Amino acid sequence: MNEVNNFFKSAFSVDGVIFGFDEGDLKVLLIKRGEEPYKGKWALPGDLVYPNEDLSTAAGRVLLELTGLKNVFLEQVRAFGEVDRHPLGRVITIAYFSLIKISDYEVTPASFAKKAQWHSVSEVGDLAFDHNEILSACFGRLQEIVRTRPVGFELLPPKFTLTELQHLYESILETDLDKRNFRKKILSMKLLVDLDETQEGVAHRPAKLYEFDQKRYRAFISEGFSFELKESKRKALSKMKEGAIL
Amino acid sequence: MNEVNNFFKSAFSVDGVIFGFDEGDLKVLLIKRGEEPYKGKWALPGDLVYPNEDLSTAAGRVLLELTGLKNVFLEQVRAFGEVDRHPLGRVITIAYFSLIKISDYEVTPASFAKKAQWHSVSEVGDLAFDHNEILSACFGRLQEIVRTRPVGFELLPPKFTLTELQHLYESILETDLDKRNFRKKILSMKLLVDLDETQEGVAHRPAKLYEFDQKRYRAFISEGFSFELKESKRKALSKMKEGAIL
DNA sequence: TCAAAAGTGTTCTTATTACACCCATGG
DNA sequence: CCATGGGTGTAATAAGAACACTTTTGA
Repeated sequence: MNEVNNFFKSAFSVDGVIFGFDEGDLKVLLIKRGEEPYKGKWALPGDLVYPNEDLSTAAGRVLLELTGLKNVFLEQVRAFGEVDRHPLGRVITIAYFSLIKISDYEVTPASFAKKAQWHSVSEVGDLAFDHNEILSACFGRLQEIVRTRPVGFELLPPKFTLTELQHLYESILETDLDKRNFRKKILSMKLLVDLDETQEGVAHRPAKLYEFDQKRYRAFISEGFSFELKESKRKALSKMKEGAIL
Repeated sequence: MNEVNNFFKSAFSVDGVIFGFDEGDLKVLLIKRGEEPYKGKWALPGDLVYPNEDLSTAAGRVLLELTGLKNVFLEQVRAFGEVDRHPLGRVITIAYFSLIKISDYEVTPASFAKKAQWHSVSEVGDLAFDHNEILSACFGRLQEIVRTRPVGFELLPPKFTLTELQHLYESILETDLDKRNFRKKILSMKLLVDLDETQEGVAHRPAKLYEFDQKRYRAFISEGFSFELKESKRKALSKMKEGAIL
């Protein structure tokens, strides 16, 4: 085989980090591998990219096959291409992450066959391939994006309470937020519509339900609204700075 | 040819957006293509990735061959993989950008042969392939990163004036910054060392020279220091918000 | 002495933080 | 009537923004 052909002896795949939010916890959808390599290990869903398929199309296809969902938030993070990342050959993978409303997720035949299961992001164990690294990169990117763009809503059902929203941010940012400051800030953005409805059947004062304002939301997404939730950032930072001075 | 072989009938490349700063202007190093496709057009430097080469190694190699530089700031942005992005076949490319001190750049045989030339980022014309899109993505990423990490120094000579630093930020962020506020903020970060030297041979009051504090710089880089220069962001934001309310 | 860029403080405004009690509901 | 989480405001501090004149040098 000549050298030029060698360049073509490689494949590329997409892997998807599918985030959901449930029970106050950020989750990721993993599949149990049914074949070698890494048979029996948990892995990110992914597939080789078809020769006539765009990368984002492939990522959307993997998501659709597994969850039955389309038109959801899907964003590329980066490529992972270490020479030895795949034991069977040179496979470069392009990582995407998506944000879905976990309540919309249905167990599809594909996901059933593949034994798909939600795992808490904080409790994910040792994954196949370099998938732990991919997951970290995607989670890190989510943490960045959530500070800049109001994408958190993609993870919530259409009607939600402010406490649910706060818990979502807390689990993404891995920090605690002050309830009053959080509400003040979120409401001041005028992204939420008060539905004049309340929770039912809870054993405490029922919370008001909100939905987000699609129109403003789209304007903010496309214009790059600075959606900053910095409390925790600053706390972490000031600790770091003290350390750095020493 | 069977389907599995089809998956391997594709190649991947790296493309590098090499940024430099000179004459108060952010520059990018482009090469004039000597062969089809896009013969005679300006393009980003890039190459196919060798079968036994990591992606970042390939990106570093392209940079080294063209500029003679190694150990410079190099970061992946993302993959570009539209089916039709390369007229000769399916080629996915991974985009990297690097920040170099333009004064360190030497015209190497490779760069000479390839007719490498610095172009102002703001005046780049129509490039080969999807290279305009790649350049935009890398420039956008640089704009994000420069707000968060003190990487601007990678683009300056070891000794620089505060005005040079300000102009660098202004050309990256595409905005004007207030001189007094900028100086106050930069100096308060204690990242700069006053060298007690001044410019020579300038037809005006000579400016003091600074270098950056390697030790603190490294600490900040690795710990993710929040290096925020927000003036312009807020200006843009408040304009945007007014519009969005209408 | 003129042109050109360097250098320098203060005030106002806005954003962030810290913090504690009463309320509504179901069991 | 108790347990549970919902809901609310204010004061102190810190950060950001606006703004104009004097200084030093070479030509």
